[in-house]
Order: sequence, then structure tokens, then C-alpha cells
Amino acid sequence: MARPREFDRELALEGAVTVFREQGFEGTSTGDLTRAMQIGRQSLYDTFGDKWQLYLEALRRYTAQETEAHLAALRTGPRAMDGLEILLARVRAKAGEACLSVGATCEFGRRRPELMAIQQAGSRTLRAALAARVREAKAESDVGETVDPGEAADFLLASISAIRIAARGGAGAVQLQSLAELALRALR
Amino acid sequence: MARPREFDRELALEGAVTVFREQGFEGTSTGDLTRAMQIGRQSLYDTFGDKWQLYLEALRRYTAQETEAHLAALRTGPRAMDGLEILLARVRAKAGEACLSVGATCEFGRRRPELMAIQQAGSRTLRAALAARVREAKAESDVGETVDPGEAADFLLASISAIRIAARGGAGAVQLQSLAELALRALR
DNA sequence: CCCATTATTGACTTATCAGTCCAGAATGGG
DNA sequence: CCCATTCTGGACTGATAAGTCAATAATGGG
Repeated sequence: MARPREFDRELALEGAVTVFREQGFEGTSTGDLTRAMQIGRQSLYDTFGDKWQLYLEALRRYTAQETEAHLAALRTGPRAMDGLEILLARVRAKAGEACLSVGATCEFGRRRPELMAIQQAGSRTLRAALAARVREAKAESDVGETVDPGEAADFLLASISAIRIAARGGAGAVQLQSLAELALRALR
Repeated sequence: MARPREFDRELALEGAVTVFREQGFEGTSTGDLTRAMQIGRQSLYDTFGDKWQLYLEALRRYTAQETEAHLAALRTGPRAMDGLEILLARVRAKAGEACLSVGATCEFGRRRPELMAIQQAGSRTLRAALAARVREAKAESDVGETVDPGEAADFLLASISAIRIAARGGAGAVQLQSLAELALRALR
């Protein structure tokens, strides 16, 4: 048999995610990547194809993990509104590191269909879960009757981005909290 | 006397702003710049220093213009709340082109002090004007009594970014409108 | 009309980038 | 213990990047 690879593929990918989050695609060199991933240049190309494929895979991984974490937070009870609050609390707590999804959107806009597809796959399920939770919260009278759950879901997704950008721009924990509070206030 | 320059400095700068907005700093080559600015390579370096200096000046110009436009919208009456609505309407209408400020924040975070300084200079005056207007709207009972004007101002700034990111990600006019409506609803 | 001065143009330099090649090292089934 | 296979690391390549240089063109005060 052949020599087994010395590095952990998932661990390496995680390293790539970290660099791409901080520096974006264009701002990251293959040297940055091999250093962060702790693998050799050739291993990178053998394992992931090229820089762009690696970026796509990093985004896929990031999106999947992030979506999962959001869904888990959202499930928190007892009331649906608790889930929404916990979700935003998590976003605030993790806002110190840049969001790869926001970064990708800023960097490429709608120019890369493959990118759009990955983004939308993640946001669709999240949006649906958010809308469902808003509907519950409405039934529990924590959300106003005139609020459309779909619109609210989009608004919450946008608010998550807003909190993350604010953090990247230097907003402190207190400010992020008031952003989250006001976002939820919009649903009352 | 010497030969006068053949191009309009301000017009050239506007061209630079356009490219940087769409492609970011790292994503823009000097070739992209000279093409968009309609000037020669040497003229670019003679007039603006280097790519980074040009980026800073583009951001300064963009921020100044954008701040001015926001302030003008904000002044609209008769009620203070009208100013806020008009401001967000303008943001929605212009969201087709990327925001250079959001782009800079995503691309560089808090890594470049010069960049931070330019950003903050613009957002300080805008934040103050927003807070003042919220205070007025409060007096006119269009904004809830428990709302802190400073926090509301930060929230509105964040919402502006959110609308722009949503648009860059492909959100349509209808969706942007509901985002703006919900943002204002938070102040009620 | 001349010439000091500045603008323009395109060729040039140096560095870095993404991606490839190759030689050597490690593995484990036979 | 051998060797087909696969991994690894460093040297290499071609392209493109930012930034400079030098030769030429245009201007207008003297």
C-alpha cells in the first residue's frame, strides 16, 4: 500500500477557513494557506485542487457548521423567542472573527454562481427555520401580529450580518448587544 | 510654464471609486485603475502616490459624498421620521452598487489605522445627526420613549450596512423595502 | 520663438503569485 | 524485506503584479 497522508484533511481545511475569514480570497496567498493549514504546497494541490476549489470547500464547510450551530441555538426553549435571543447571543459572542459568508458576498457580489449556490443552500434552511420559529413566537404573542414570518426571517439574517460587520468595524460587546436587542424589538 | 494635465483629477478619482467599490482593493489591479480612470500609469503614480494612497483618497471622497447625501436626506421633513424613511429609501435605491465603506471594513477589518480614521470621521457626524433626528422623532412620538437615540443611531447605521450587504447578495427591491420597514419598526 | 517645466507614453525592473515538476521519503501488502 | 504506491518538500516556471525610468510631447512666460 501507499504512504498514508500525514495531515488531517478536516484540520487543514479548518486552517484554510481561518485564513480566508480574516484575509478574504484575494488577500490570501498560497503561502499563507500552507502555513495556516500546516501542509506542504503539493499536498494542498493534490488534496484540494486549486486555491479557488479550496475556497469553495472552505465556504461549504463554514456554512454547514455555522448553519448547524444556528439551528441548534434556535431550538433552545422554552419559548420560541428564547431561541431567537440565544441565536443572536451566539452571533455576538463569536463576532470577534470575521464571517466567511459575509466576506465572500462583499468580495464577489453575485459574480460567482458556484459561490451563490453554496450561500443559498445554507441560508434557505436557516431562513425556513427562522420563519418557523417566528411563527411560533407569534403564536406565543412574543412577536407582533402584523409581522410576516418570512420577512422577519430575512430581517434576522440581515441583522446577523449587520452585527458581524459592526464587530469587524470595531464595535464593542455592549454595542453589539444593543444592536441585537433592537433587532428583536422590531418583531414585537 | 509647464504642460497642464489633460485629465480631470476628480473625474479620475471617481473612476477609481467605481472600480474599488466593485472589486475591492486586492481585487483591483493598476491596469483596472488606469482603464477606469482613463489616465496613464505614470499619471496615476504622479498624482496619487501609489495604489494604497489612491484607495485611501477614493474612500475619503466616497465617505464625504455619502455622508453629505445621507445628511441631506435626513433633513427632509415635515417630521423627523420622514427624514429617516427618506434616508433608508435612498440607501435602497442606490444599493445596486457596492458600498466602499462596507467593502473596506470586510477586507481589512481593524488592521489599517488610516482606514479606520477615515471611516470613523464619516460615521461620527452621521451618527450624531441620526441621534439628533431620532430625538426629534421621539418628541414627535414617532419613536418609542424607551429608545436610546445613540443606540438607535448605531442600529440605523448597522441597518444601512445590512441593506447593502443583502442587496449585494442578490436581494430584490421588495425585500430591501421590508428590511428598511422592519428596521424603522424597531424604533417604534 | 525658445526653453524650463511638467504631462504622457510605453518599455522596463523587481517581486510575488499560482501552479507544476521531480527527487526522495515513508508505508504496508506480499 | 522488498517494492508499488502515495505523500512530502523544495526547486522551478510562466504570468502578472506594483512601481520606476527615460524618451517624447505639450505648454506658456520671457
